Amino acid sequence: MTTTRQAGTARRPRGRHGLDAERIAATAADFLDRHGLEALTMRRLAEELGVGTMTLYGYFRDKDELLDAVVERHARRLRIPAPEGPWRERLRVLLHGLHHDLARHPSAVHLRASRPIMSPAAMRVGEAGMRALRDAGFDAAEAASAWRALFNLTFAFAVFTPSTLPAEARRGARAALAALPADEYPTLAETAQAMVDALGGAEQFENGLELLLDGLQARLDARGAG
Amino acid sequence: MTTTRQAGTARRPRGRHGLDAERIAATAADFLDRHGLEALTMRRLAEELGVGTMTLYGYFRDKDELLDAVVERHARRLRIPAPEGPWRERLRVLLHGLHHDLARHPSAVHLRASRPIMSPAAMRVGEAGMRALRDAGFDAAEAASAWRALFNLTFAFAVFTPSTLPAEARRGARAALAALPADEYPTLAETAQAMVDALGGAEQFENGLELLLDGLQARLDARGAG
DNA sequence: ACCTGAACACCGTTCAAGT
DNA sequence: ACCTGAACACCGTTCAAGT
Repeated sequence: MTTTRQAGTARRPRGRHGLDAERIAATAADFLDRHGLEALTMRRLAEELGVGTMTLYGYFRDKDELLDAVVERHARRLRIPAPEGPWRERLRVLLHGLHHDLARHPSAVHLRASRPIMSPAAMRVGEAGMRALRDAGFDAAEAASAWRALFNLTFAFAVFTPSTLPAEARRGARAALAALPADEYPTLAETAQAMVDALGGAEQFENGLELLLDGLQARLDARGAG
Repeated sequence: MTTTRQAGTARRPRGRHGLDAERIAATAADFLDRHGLEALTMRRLAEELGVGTMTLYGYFRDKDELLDAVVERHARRLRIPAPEGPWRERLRVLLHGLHHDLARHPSAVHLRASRPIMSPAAMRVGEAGMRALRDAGFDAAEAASAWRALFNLTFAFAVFTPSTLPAEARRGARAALAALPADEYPTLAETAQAMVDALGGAEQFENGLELLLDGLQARLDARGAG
């Protein structure tokens, strides 16, 4: 293609089959939710759309650009709640919403682990989070650092501590803990049930987030006292 | 070194070329550190070892099992510091060590994002962390939940907030922030420099961890007061 | 007991051609 | 302007054979 476009941006013709970069990205996103990252190939996606494989390359330079579009689409669809109430409540609502969304699209989270995303759409959640932190009284550097921690924690729970843990994973964890020699792992032997319980569930994220918010509150309190 | 192995564990013959599951895993780990996850193929790894591709299948059932062995090797090599000082200092040292190790092997972190690891070697860090939390006064459920948060935060910083951020990434982030319309993103416009600064650096993890530890301390304080 | 090349069923992508 | 099959350079892995 000789006509150059903004890097990474997909062209948007409307094709013979009613095809369209957005429709391709939507189908890919749906496919990822249903079958996971490893299952998504250009050939299978084309088949899903009822077109030839190479048709996709009329809309995206390569697979990477298509995956970028899927991630960008998720960012664009994330609803940012209107800022209401005190800073802590605003962060709570904002990050619970983000976590809920990430938890429903694990493949997209894995994609984002290897491709930082800095589009305007992706920045909306950052704008809202930073606003709440600034209003709480943190300066720019403190707020930016706190936001990194809040954001990272939310992603990590989406990746490592799924809201709905498969019963089989829970069973496996129980077995693995039971197999540990109790003399070398006395604490885990004693807390095995609690460890298994903490392996998944939405309340785990909730609890982690509250800890972080408590830490932020403590900073504000210390400042007021000092 | 354990003698009994559970299902899915590699056989350990010593081959003609001085080959050995451990040596293959070590070479794979090194290859990952140098070239990244996408570059590692069975063919290239075999070539690196100076053997035929199919030789690897004498030591591992498939590529997945080989990758499991790489992750397991990293877990085994992690040094757990001896418990010294108050609970907070113990968690600090333990998790800084973990973070430092993860940050040096980003490919292994990405691997762990898709394969939960519950081997005895991997549990050593959990045992140490849970011991510190129990000693601090948390009950089993509180400690397990706090450990999830601490562990997740540490992994997330290793994935999303690299200790040494490439200058190019920083430049890209600066440009992306500068391109945002200031009327829609007033807070990010005002804090752009701080946002860029917070994108990487070991002090970011440090700060996030301290926030979480502050949150835990606040819980203990509240209990003492109540 | 250990190692291996050939072959198979896949990939992503280039190219030249079809409408 | 849009779409596509054939072909190429890769994959992981099965199989049958080599030492």
